[in-house]
Amino acid sequence: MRKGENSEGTTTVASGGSPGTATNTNLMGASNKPTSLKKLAQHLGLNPATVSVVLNDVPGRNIPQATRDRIKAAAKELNYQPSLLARSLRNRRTLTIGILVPELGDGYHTQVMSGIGDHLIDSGYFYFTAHHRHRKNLVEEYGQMLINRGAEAMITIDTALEHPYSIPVVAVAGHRPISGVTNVLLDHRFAAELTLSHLYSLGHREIAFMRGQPFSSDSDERWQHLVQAAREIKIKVDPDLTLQLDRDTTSPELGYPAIQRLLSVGKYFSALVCFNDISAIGAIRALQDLGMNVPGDVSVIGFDDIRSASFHNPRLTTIRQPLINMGRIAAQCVLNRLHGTEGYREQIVVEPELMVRESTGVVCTSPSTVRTRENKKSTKSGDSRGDV
Amino acid sequence: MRKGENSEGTTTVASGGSPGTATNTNLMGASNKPTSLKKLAQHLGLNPATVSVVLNDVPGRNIPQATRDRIKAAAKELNYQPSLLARSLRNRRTLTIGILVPELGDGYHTQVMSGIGDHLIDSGYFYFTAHHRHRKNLVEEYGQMLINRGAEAMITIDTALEHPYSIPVVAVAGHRPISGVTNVLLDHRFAAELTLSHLYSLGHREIAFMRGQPFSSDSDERWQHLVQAAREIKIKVDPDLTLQLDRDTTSPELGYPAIQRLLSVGKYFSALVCFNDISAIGAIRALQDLGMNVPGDVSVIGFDDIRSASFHNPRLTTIRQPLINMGRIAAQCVLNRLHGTEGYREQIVVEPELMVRESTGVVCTSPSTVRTRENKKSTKSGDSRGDV
DNA sequence: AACGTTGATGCAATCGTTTGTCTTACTTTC
DNA sequence: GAAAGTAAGACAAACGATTGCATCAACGTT
Repeated sequence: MRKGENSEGTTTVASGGSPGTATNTNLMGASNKPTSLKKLAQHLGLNPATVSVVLNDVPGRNIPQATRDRIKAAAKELNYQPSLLARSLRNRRTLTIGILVPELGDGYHTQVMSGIGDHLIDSGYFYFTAHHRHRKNLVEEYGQMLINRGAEAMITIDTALEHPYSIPVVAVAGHRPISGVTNVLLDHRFAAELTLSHLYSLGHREIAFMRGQPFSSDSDERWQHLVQAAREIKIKVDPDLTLQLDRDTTSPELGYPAIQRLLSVGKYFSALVCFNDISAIGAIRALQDLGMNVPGDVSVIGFDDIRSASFHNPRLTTIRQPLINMGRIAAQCVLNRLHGTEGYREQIVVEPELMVRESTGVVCTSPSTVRTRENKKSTKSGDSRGDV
Repeated sequence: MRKGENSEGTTTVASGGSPGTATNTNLMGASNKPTSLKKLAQHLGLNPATVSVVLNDVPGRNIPQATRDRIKAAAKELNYQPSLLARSLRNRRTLTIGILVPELGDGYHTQVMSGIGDHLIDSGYFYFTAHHRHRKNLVEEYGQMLINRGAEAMITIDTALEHPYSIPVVAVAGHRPISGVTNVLLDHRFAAELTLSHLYSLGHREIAFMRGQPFSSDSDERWQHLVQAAREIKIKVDPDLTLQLDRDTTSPELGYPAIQRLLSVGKYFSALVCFNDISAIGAIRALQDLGMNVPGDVSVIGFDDIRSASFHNPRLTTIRQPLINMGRIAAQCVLNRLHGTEGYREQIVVEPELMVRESTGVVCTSPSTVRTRENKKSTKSGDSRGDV
């Protein structure tokens, strides 16, 4: 609205005589340099310090209201915007958090990011993001970079940290105990119980398992607890029915070849526990492409409860991680530690929830009719998955 | 390693008498303050300037190799990390880009973000992200905030900008022409052609349409071109078969109630053009829940080609936006403008691609037998879910 | 022996703020 | 009328780096 007036103001003042060649090509009619405190003070015939004091409402200083008004008016008129860079340097506060994440643009991480971002921005903080693709050297490098850029604290998601840091760190789904790092993690024991008791109650005894990629920090933990829960509930974990994800992708592609491998073994199973929803979706697709019905022939259970899980076809039965909330908790924790509201906690555990939907069902009563080797062999050919 | 020595150093020097209570609780044994240039220089018995010159390999200065080595060794030993904050202040270069986005954690935006982030980080830049939930005041506020924090340029995604900015801006899917803003946008005319000619060639004539939410910057453009393409191809756009999305969500929920409304009208249609994949998934779900088969009874086409599109069931036929690439292009463009490699361009157009998958099929020949047009995907409606 | 050259650094200003301490002048108060 | 108090700001020193210029010694030159 006040743009016209504004630019008039700037042309009057900002005539520092600088050539500013590069900037000129970048923009059309905008002012070249933002008004600095010094220029503003000069314009007012006052000292920068005084102006700063007024603009920041520093208590305990007595400046007459008239001057205050005059300063504030001029600030508005010249559109003074303090350089947060300079302020940060001086105050040693950047109001910035660094976020370290393996990958952008993936369901699991972005949900957490969303929770973090919400909370942080609402609290007046900004954040730097960097993604390391699970490469150790990048974790190190970017972590350092975030600190150099003034991050007051760091939040990591699914990232393997190697050592303590000089700033508060909160790790979502990080499992190593590191001094100074608060781990926000899921109760994986409970998750495993939920998973298996659900399948057990539906009559499943022959269950195939999918292990996560070694570089994903949840993989191990989740697997250990599944094995343990299986033992307790007396379900056999058959190595032939255990497959290991390895590809570093966040596309459902992930689960697809795994299933092909699994079926090539030829052992019967009535249920499949997937590492996450993404791989579950890929697995279901693979099963269907091979002529099987989910959950008719095989029950499939996922993990995470990403957005599309409840709208997939069949709707995914899954173990829900409160992802957004975990992000929020992580952000809250980091801020609390920063403000001293809360001391350092080694970990914060959140509870999973079983979401029963359509991809799991009672085990088929007559196993022989459902799954035969012929079935598998015959359908295997002729599928057109070129577009995947 | 040299932590002990380091902290000795700090106690000696930084004994400003500050209580430092908050920091103490934050970390365990790490050094309190990072080594500054001054301390490093002092340690070496040199002037900070000299150290700086050596560490930055400033050309045209003659410092003997011996000193250079000594400095570099000390820097490594004391783990000197320059404060990018201070450097930025002095050099007026922050190597930081601001990103403005409506929402975190959504398929469409995150894909673009991913492309941007990749390119930016690879080029040595970092970025601030802020999300505004399509609220005008937040767009304004955060945009300003990004600049105040030293963003050298800005990339926006699906964000309605209101005025020119003092820094280079690249808008992905922004449609208003604003001076100084480069728009990266899809060829919506071609997209509309692809959409309708595909459906037309499958025999569809009665087509239902979904309009995007008014706050999404693509909505209008996409709609205009659909209407025009429909006119050219002689397909009627029936207001009764046109529905308007309004809810501000990125969940498939989006499309669900819309379909219910559409069906309540009771008019026949054989195909549905959705605003995007998310809403298409919701729509398919709604159709299926109401006993219809996709594509048997209704062909559904989406837009975007998000990750899960190709793994949905049925696999989504959709118009692909090269999202990651658009992000990459935006980042490249912003960097080019920053470096002066490339002048200001008003827009960059990218081409869509029709991805024919399973959610569209030939129109049913006899309307009364719609439901009988069962094909290979017969398992969907008649599965064993009822038993559970 | 005076002078330029070069080699090796030191100095100081600067980026834009903030903040503790001074100054100056003007009121009070006794 | 002098001591004391206070109002209204000015000053200057940071924060941590960069950079043009100054310095100072040693050395070679004529």
